[in-house]
Amino acid sequence: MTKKDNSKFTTMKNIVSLCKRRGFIFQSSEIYGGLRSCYDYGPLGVELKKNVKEEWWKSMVHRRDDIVGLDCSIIMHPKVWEASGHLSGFTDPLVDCRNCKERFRADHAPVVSAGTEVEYKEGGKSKGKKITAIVGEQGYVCPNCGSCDLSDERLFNLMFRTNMGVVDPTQEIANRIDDLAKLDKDERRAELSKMIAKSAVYLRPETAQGMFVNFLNITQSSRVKLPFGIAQMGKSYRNEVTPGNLTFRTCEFEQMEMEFFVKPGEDDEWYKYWHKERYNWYLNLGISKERLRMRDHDEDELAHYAKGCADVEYFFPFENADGEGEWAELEGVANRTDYDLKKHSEHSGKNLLYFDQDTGEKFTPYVIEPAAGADRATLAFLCDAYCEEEIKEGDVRTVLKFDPRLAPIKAAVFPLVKKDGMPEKATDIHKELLAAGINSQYDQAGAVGRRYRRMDEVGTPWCITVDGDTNEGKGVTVRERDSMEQERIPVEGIVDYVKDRMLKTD
RNA sequence: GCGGGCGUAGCUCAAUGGUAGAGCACCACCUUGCCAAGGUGGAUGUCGAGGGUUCGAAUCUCUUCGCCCGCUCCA
Repeated sequence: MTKKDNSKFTTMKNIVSLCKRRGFIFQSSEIYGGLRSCYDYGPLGVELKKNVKEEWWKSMVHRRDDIVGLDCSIIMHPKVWEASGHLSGFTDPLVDCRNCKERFRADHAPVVSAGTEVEYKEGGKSKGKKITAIVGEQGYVCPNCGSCDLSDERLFNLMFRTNMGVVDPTQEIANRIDDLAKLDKDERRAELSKMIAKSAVYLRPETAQGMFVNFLNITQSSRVKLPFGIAQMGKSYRNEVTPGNLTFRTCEFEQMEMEFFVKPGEDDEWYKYWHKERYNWYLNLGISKERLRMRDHDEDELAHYAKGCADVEYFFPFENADGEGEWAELEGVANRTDYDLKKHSEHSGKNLLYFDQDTGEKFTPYVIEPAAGADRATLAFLCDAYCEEEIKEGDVRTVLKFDPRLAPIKAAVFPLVKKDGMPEKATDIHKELLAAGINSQYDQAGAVGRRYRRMDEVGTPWCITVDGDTNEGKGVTVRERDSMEQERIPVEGIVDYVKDRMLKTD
């Protein structure tokens, strides 16, 4: 039975329920009522995510000699965000429509010059009473209902701001509160911003800038030659307007990003290369082909600096209006051109050119960036692994068909029954697996069939059972998760058996 | 943030304003000799949180927090 056959059984509700029940993902601060958009990885979740990250690091850094690793601080110099455009670009004025309650971006609204008479329906409903009004100074109308009854434009900063230093900015604000009260609203806000900005720092909204600002350090310390890449995994933070779908969209999230520097002119070729490479990474780790696709961005969808961009998308079992699931982005592969290095060169005044020893040329490299979400990848592997299989009439088992490399627990050891020295023998084997660095679990509770099912539910690939023949030198049985078939192998060969099977990647 | 739906045991869900329940899961012992639902016993809830109405609130009401769906944004 393939995973695809079971897709109709999977809903996000089942995944969330399993995650909580078995300790993959919990809501943050749950005993206090939970915190919006924040989640904790439980004992099994942390193993799964760690395995995903490890596979990414191996494929990006350890198995290649043209990419080096990096781990930057989350808080960086505020000028980094000025240069990258995040400080301004993350600040979009939003407007609420008082008529239909829609919120929209002022710069995306239909332009209607002030003084023009417009008609729209009350409440934005087609049956609503007709209203005629004159457009005010704002010079645009609601994109949803056409109303000009709008709130002021308001700023929403999408970066997390905090302050560094022992003196809190509220002290200065308190000292100057009387002066501030005399100013008008805009002036007051500008003054306050100035006071806060003195000590303001930001949590990074992406890890990428760390690679760009360390470009010089790395070229000078690591003897790298074009084309080469810098890879980094780590937490990033964004005030998302609408988080949701478990760990898919959260304000705190972990990225796996790599900036690949190439000679201008060779960028298209490398873009295609990473396009393919990144798609295959997911497939190789067992994601169903039917639920994975590459989607090229339309021209108008591209960021202003990007020459090309494609998303690796997974068909998640999110419940939407159609009730059918939804294609959603796991990773973006973008050609960022020389935009970032040039911007940082301008703002820092440092020379970030690459000197080609062979040709004697100096130029700013182009950058191809595969930027993946570690939490999203983890969630995709979890959703894709989830199956409910009908073994026989009325007997359904829940099984997570993880690739063994990703499985949180690699092997479980059981005594067939709790007597005749079987628990002791099984414990010895379990300890031997642990000593070999294989994450193993021992279980003797209940019937053996139930123990197999328990392990199916958390995706353990192999269950090793000690039976009456084991002590007669006839070895143990190994039961394979997906096929449920068993084979008998010698006790001495168990560690090697598990190790061999884990290395098998196809 | 706005609109709609929802919050009861670990999970799925019951319970006319009148003593909080079931199934599964869990723990112990027995049984079990290779694929869940066998026997006996056991633990479990400030009914999401905080106010209000009432003799009495899981139930009515207000506020708040969280989740799901739509709008918007993105890895």
